[in-house]
Amino acid sequence: MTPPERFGLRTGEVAEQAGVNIQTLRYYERRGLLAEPARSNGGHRVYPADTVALLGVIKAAQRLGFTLDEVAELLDTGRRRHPSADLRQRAIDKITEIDAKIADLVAIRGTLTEVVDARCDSLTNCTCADCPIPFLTIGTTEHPDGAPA
Amino acid sequence: MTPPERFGLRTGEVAEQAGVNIQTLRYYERRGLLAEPARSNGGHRVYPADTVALLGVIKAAQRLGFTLDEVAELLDTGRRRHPSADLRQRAIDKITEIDAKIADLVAIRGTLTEVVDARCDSLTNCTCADCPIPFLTIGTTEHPDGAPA
DNA sequence: TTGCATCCGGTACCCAGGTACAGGCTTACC
DNA sequence: GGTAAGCCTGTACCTGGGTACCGGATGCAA
Repeated sequence: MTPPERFGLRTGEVAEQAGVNIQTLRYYERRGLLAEPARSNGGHRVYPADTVALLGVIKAAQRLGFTLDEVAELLDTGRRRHPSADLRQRAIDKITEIDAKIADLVAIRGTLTEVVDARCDSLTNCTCADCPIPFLTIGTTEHPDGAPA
Repeated sequence: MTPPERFGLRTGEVAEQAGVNIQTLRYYERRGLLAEPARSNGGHRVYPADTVALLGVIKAAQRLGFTLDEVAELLDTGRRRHPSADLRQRAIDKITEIDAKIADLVAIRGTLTEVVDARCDSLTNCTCADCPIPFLTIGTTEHPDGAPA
C-alpha cells in the first residue's frame, strides 16, 4: 500500500526507485513518455509519486516489445478520451510479431543444437559428418515490419 | 553446379550474388569479417569466388544470434590451427541465451494475450476487471550477457 | 578512344535507446 | 552560513549494423 500522493519526488529518487538512470528520465521527457513535471522554485524537477509506477509501465511495455514511440503513443491514447480498441489491436499485432520472433528463435535453436550434436568445429571448414552449417538458411521469413529476429 | 573457381568477382557481383549492399562488403572488411581481397592494377577489389558463400555463412551466423564481433572471432578461430571445441562451446552458450529470450517472449506473449482477452483499453488507466497490466514485471530475469529480450 | 557503369577512399549519417560530461546553480543538513 | 550532495541545461558520445554521398579514378565494350 503506497501512501496516497506524497509531496513529490526528486529526479534522483525517481531514478533510483524505478531503477533507471537519471539521464533516462530526461530522455523520456524529451521523447514524450513522461510529462514535464512541476519545478521547485530553483528549477529542480518535482515528480508526482506515481511516476515510478509509470516508469514501471513503460519498462513493461518495452519488454512487451513496444518501441518507445509506440509506448508514448499508447500512453497518449490512454490519456485521451477514446481508450478504444486501439491497445487491443496493437497487442494483437504485437503477438503476431512475437510469434514470428519465437519461431525464428526456435529454428535457430534447433540449428545450434545440430551444430552442437554434430560436433561442428569450424564455421567455414567444419570437418564433421552431416554438418548442418551449410544449411543455415533459416530465419529468412518475412516479418510484418520487415525486422529480422 | 557452379563452375569451379572463376577468376574473381568484383564488388558489385559479390554484393548482388550475396544479396548485400556494396557498402556492407567494405564494412565487413573493416570489421575483419572479410579478408582484404586482391586488387586489380587500378586498385579495384577482386574477390575469390567463395566470398559469396562466406557471406552466406556470416549471414547465417548472424541469424543464429551471433554479433559481428563474435562471427569475426569464430571465423578467425576456424582459420587458425586449433579449431577446437570453441564453436561448440559458443553454440552451447548461445542456446542458453536463446532459451532465455524465448522464455521472455513466451511470457510476454502470455501477458499480451491476457491484455487482449481482458479487453484492456489503456496502459495506465485500464478499466477492465483483473487487468494484467500492473503485473507486467516479467522479463526481468538476468540474461547471460545482460541483454533484455 | 570514347563514354558510361562501376569502383575507389573518406566521411558523414541513419536507427534505437540511451549515457556521459562540463560548468554552474540549488537544496539539505549541521 | 558553510559545504557537500544533488540537480540544472546543453551538447557530445556510445553501441550495432549498416547506408549514403562525394569527387575522382577505372574497367570494359563498342
